Amino acid sequence: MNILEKITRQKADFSKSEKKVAEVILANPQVAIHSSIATLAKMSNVSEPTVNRFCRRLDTKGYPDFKLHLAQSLANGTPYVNRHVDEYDGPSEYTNKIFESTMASLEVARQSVDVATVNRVVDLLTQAKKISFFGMGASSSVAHDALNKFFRFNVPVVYFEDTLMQRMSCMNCTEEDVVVLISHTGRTKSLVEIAQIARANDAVVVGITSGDSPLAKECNYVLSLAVPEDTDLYMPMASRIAQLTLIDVLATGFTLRRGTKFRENLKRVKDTLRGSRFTKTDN
Amino acid sequence: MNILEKITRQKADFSKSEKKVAEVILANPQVAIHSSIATLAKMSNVSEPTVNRFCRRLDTKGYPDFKLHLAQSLANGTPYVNRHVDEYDGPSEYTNKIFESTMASLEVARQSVDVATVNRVVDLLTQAKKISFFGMGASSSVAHDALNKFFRFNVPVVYFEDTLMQRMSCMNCTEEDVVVLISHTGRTKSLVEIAQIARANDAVVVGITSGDSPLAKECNYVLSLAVPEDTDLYMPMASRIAQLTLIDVLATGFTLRRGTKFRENLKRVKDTLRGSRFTKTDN
DNA sequence: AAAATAAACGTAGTATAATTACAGTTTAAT
DNA sequence: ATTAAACTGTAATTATACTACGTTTATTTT
Repeated sequence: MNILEKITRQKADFSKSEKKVAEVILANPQVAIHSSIATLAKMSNVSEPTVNRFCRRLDTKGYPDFKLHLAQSLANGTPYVNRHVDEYDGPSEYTNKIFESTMASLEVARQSVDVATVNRVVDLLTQAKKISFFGMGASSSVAHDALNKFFRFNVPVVYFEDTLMQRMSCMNCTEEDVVVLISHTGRTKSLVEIAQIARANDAVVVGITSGDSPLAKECNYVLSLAVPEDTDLYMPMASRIAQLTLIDVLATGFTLRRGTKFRENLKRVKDTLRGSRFTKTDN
Repeated sequence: MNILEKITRQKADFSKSEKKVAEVILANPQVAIHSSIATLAKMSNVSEPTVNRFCRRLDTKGYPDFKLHLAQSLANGTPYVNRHVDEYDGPSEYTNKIFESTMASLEVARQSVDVATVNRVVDLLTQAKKISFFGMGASSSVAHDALNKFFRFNVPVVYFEDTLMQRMSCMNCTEEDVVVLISHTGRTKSLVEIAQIARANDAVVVGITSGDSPLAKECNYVLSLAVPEDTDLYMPMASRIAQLTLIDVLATGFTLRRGTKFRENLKRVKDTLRGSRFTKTDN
């Protein structure tokens, strides 16, 4: 795929003049993509057709097509890979690495989401009398965020950080309630217990967690995200970001399902917030 | 940098014919890079010069240069463009759209982060006697998350959801304290007041907010993220995700700066968590 | 509401760039 | 040493992109 690699690899097979062209391109590819075939020929001390033949040898249609391939290779090949932060990274390195690996994780998560389950869960949420969001530790802020989102929808939504409050809340559940439990590993003991309590009280339990975990086993529905665990010490938990995005997906599905009248209501909530804000003009 | 993103963002400024060109390109960018200006013009039902003008409007030298930029954007794995959810999207459409636009926003955010400021803020955080994270509404869960992260570092870190508690906490600040305020718009009145109180008490105030906002004006340091406001009703606030990622960046910078001894300590905290979890084998 | 002005758009011509055909030159093999 | 094959460059051809200018359409002003 990467044409620069291809050039280096095929270099031996090139003719004398073609090698000159290869040298020039490898030496300064950034210049090459902005040059015409004439200037590149001059730079390499060869004729224009030679450059053209050089391009064809690399299985491209011609010079413009070659430039396209080259440009793509220069666009840092695969930017969204999970590059790990290491001890000697400066601010600009670790900033980019973290953003990039977060994006990489999101891409993995996107591909692993089971849309059918998403749809089913949205269904359940729209019909629920009460919705609870619980998570421990790092996942508690995700649950917190879910509260914020769903609260705007004017539905009874519950969130507790405290385990005991969570337990008590679940004990009062009915079959019309939905409990969403968030845990990356799915091995947090207290959360597994919460799932059991909720199910004992006939609530529908949805887990945003790993597919083959103790928590998953206790859930009616599992939304699993194939985000790898953070093995690296420096690496942030990208799973939270994926979880949050999934919450966004659920909230969006919820809005869409509720229909027009509901959306007008949502707009009113947004407008109400204006009062607590500075307007654009008075800054 | 990403030209596809640029097109979607500038679309409003385009003329009628230029919009046609934009549509065609966004609909099928892979075809566009392999077309001549003539064929692209025909596909868009406009004249060749219009395509040319379209390219110039995007700050490229002309059509070939535009194609180069486009090719580079497409090379970045997948073209993550902020496609908006609409009323008739099914579960698989809105799921993908949300994941993709979240990634697109992260990419925009990544490019807009001022690394020098990040570095400076990390500096301040490592030297702080007390770190506070405050945010209102949707941003409060981001602050909550920051608490979780920094709490593991065994530094005095504070987080309140309640405005009054936030105020009181800021009144007790000293010049050795850092207050991090999170707000997408930077127009939340109460948070601007918090900034004023904190500064009045000599604390260092860091804003994770929009660059030209009332809040930004009250901060000593501003980490601004160029994530566009959510104009669309269905669209989630991608800004939160970007803010969270930025928190990750700060936390990582913090860890790196603190050095080896500190990292050993962090590992101990992680190990301690094991006790509250099911092990991999007993599921 | 009409006239004036500016912006947008397309046609035709021009310039530039890329490709092809061909011929001279080198290289390698018999 | 001769011949064939591959290599390379010149010149012509074709494709592609760009510019200048005039017409149409929209916008503003009176």
